[in-house]
Amino acid sequence: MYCISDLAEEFGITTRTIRYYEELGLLKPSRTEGGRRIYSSSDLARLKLVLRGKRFGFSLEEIKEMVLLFDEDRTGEKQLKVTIQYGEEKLAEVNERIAELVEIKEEIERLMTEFKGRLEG
Amino acid sequence: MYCISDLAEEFGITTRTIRYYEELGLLKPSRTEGGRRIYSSSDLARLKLVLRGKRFGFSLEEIKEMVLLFDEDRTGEKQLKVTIQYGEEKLAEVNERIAELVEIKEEIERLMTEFKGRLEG
DNA sequence: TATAGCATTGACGTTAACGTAAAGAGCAAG
DNA sequence: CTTGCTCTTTACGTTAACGTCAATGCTATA
Repeated sequence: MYCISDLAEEFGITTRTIRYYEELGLLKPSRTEGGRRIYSSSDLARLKLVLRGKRFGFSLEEIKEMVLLFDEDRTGEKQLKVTIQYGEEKLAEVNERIAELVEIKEEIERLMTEFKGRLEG
Repeated sequence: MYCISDLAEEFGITTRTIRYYEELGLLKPSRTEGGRRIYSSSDLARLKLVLRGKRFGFSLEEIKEMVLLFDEDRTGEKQLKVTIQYGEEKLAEVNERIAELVEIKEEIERLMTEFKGRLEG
C-alpha cells in the first residue's frame, strides 16, 4: 500500500497528475478513514499502463477506453466477443503506428549514411 | 502548384492548420502577386513529413527542429557533424518508441489469445 | 496536545494546437 | 463590372493535460 506521494515519486509525476487521472476515472484508489488515498499494487500496475499508453501518443480518453475495457465484467460470451473485436482494432492501430515509425527510422538512417558519406568523401 | 485549399483537401486538414504551420515556420510557400499562397511539390513533401511526425506523437516544436535541421546550410564539416549527432539522437528516440510499441502489441496479443481461449474452452 | 508536514477539495491559470468569426481583398464567370 | 466564392490577416475562443495557489483537514511525533 502506497500514499499518493509515494506513487508520484515512483513514477516521476506530480500528485496533481495522479488526482487528475482519478478525476477522469482512470484510477480508483481506496481511502483511509480520514479520506486519504491509498494505492494497492494493482492500482500501481494500472498507473503503469496509463503512463505507457501516454508515452506513445494515445490520449487519456483512449487510454480510459482501453483500461476500462479490460476491467469490466467479461463473463458473458457476447461481451467477450466485443472485447476481442475492440482489442483487434487497437492491435491494428498499434501495428500501423509501428510501421510508420519504422519508415521514419529508415528515412533518418538514409539521411545519416548520406551525411556520413559526405564527411568522408 | 497548389492553393491552400487544395492542400487542405489532399491531406484532410483545414486551411487554418496549414497557416498555423506556416506561422510556426514549418512551411514557407511563395505568394502570388495578390498575396495568395502557392505551394510547390516540395512544400507538399514537407507537409507530408510534418503530418507523419504528428501521427506518432512528436510536438510541432520537435518537428520544426527536425525539418529545419535537414534544411539549413550543411556545407561546413562542423555543421554536418552536429547534424549527424542530432540525427542519431532522434534515431535512438525512434527506436525506443518502436520497442515500447512492440511491447504493447505483445501485451494486447496475449490478452486476445487468452480471451479467445475462454470463448472456445 | 501542539505543531510540522503531507493530505484534501475547489478553483483559477497555462500551453499547444488548432477553431471560429470578422473585415476586407483577389479573381473567375456571367 | 458586379456577383459570388476563395483568399487574406487579426483576434478572440476552445480543449486536453496538467500547474499552481488557497483554505482546510489528517496525523505522526516531540
